[in-house]
Amino acid sequence: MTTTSLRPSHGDIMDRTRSGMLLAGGDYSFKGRGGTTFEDRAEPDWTSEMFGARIPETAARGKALFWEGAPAEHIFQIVEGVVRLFRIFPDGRRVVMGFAFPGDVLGIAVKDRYLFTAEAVTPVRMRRASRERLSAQLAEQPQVAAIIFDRMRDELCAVQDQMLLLLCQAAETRIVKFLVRVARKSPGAIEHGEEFELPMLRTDIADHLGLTMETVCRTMTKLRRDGLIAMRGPHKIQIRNARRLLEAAGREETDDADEAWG
Amino acid sequence: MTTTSLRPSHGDIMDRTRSGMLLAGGDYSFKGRGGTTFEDRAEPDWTSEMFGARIPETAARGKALFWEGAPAEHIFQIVEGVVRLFRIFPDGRRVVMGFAFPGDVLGIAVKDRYLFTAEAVTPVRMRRASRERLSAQLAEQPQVAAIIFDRMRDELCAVQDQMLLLLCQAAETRIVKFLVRVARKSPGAIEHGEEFELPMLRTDIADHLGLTMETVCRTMTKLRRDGLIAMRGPHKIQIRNARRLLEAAGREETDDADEAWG
DNA sequence: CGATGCGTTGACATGCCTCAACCTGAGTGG
DNA sequence: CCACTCAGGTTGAGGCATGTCAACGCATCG
Repeated sequence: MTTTSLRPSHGDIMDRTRSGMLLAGGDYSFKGRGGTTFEDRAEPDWTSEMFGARIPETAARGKALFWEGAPAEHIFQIVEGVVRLFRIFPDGRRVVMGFAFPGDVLGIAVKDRYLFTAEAVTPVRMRRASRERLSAQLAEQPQVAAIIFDRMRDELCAVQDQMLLLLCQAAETRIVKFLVRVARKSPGAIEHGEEFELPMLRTDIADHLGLTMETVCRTMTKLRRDGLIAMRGPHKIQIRNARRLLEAAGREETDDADEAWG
Repeated sequence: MTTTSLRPSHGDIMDRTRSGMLLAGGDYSFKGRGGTTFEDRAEPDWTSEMFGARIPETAARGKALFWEGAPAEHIFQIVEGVVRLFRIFPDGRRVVMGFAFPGDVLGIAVKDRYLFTAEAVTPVRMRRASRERLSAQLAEQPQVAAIIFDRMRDELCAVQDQMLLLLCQAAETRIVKFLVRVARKSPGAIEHGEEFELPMLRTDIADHLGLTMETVCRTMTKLRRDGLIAMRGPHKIQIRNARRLLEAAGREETDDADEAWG
C-alpha cells in the first residue's frame, strides 16, 4: 500500500500513449473485493485469457492512459494503482466521472472513441488488450459475452448510483459515502478501523462529487474534529467510528444500496 | 400531441401489474428521433419481431408499469406517452432517474429485479415481451445481441450525460438543458418555435434534476419573463429565443455533447 | 360547494461557493 | 544546510443561490 509514496523510476512506456477504451468505473458496485492488487482476487475470470499473462505495463503518476476523443483501440485492466476518469468542458470545468481500481476494466462500453481521459492518480500497473481481440472473444465465446454483458449492467448501476449520490445530497453525505466506498476496497478499514489509502487529490474528489476543493477539505476536517475519522496526512485515512460514519452516509449505505442495485 | 389533455377511459389492464424490466431512459442520447408516437419513426428495427404487431396495451396516467424490486419478467417498449422512472429511498426522498419516451425500451439492462418503478406520466400505450423471448432472440440472432449491446452503450452514455448535468451546474442551466432535451423530441420546437408538450409534473422535473419544485417554478418563470420561452399552462411550452436558450444551456448543448457521446 | 392536486409566488435561513491568506512537505539550487 | 519555489492542502470572511416554510391561485372533481 505504498502507492502514494512510491517514486516510480519513470513512465516512459505510457507517456502520451493513445490507446485503450473505457468502461468508466465499474468500481463501486462490486462487493467483497479484497486486497490491494488485482492478483489478490480469487476470481479466475475471462480476463486472464483476454489479457494474457504478460508482464503488466506501467504508468507514472499523472500520465494519461488514453485521451478523451482518441480512437479506442485497446481495453485496459488495472492491475495495481488508481486511475481517474474525467472529461474537460469547453469552459474549462473538469468532471471526474469515476476512478478505476485494481481489477477494473476500461474501454468496454465504448464504440470507437474514448469518452474521457484516463490518468494515473498513483503509479499504475495495467494490462492491455486490443479491441479486435475483445470482439473475437465475444464472437467465439458466448460465456465471455455474457460476462461482459453483466459487467455493463454493473457499470450502468454504478453510474446510476453515482447519480443518486449527486442528487439532493448534502456535501457531508456525499463525502462520507465516497469515503466509505473507497474504504470498502481495503479489508479491515471499516470493520477494524485500519488505516487506508485515499490516493486521489482533493480536487479529484471535489470534481467527482460536484463540490469545491475547499468544501471537501472543510468537511473532512469536520469529520476529523467530530471523531469519525483520523488523518495522517491528506491521503492516509482511518475510520474511528464506523457506526456514526455509516449513519452519516444516510442509512442507504449501511444495508441496502449495494443490495438494491444487484 | 394530446397526451396530457387526453382523458383515458381507464387503465384496468396495467393497474398494479408487476412485470417488465428496464433500461432506464435511453431517451436523451438518440438523435433525430422525430414524431410523437413510435410508429412515426423510420427505424424498422429488431423491436418489431421482438414485440410483434399486437395491439399495444394501455396504462392510465399515474399507473405503474412495474415496481422497483419486483421480479423482472418482461421488457416494455413505449409506443405512445411518457413514463417516469424513479426510486424511493428509506427517508422518503424520491429520485427520478429518467423518463421514457415513445420508442424507448425498458428492462433490458436489468438482471432479475426491476431497479426502479415505472409510472405513466401521461396515458401510455406500450408493447410487452417476455424476458425469455429476449433471451431466445439474443441466442438465436447475433445481430440482435449487437443491437442490444449498442443500446446499452447508449444507455450508459445517457446516464453519464445526466450525471454531468447534475455536477457543478446551476439550477437554470440544468432546467434549460432539460427543456432543450425534451424539446428535441418535437420537430420544429427548437428551430421554428412551435409549442411542445412538457408532460411531466414540476415535482418530477425537480426530483430528476436534484432541485426543489419551487426552484423549478421560479426558474421557468424567470425564463418566461426574460423572453426565452412562453408557457400556455404548465405543460405547453414554446421556445421564443432558441439562440439565447441554447446559450443558457452552457454551450455544450449546442454543438458537442450529443456528438461527444456518439 | 368544498375538497383536492398541482402550480406559483414570497420571505427568510443557510449551505456552499468565491476569494484570499496561509500552511506544509518535497524538490532544487546555492 | 538553508533559502526558495511550487504543488497541494487548510482555514477564514463574506455573499449568493437554493432550500424551507408558508400562503395563495387555479383547475378538476365529487
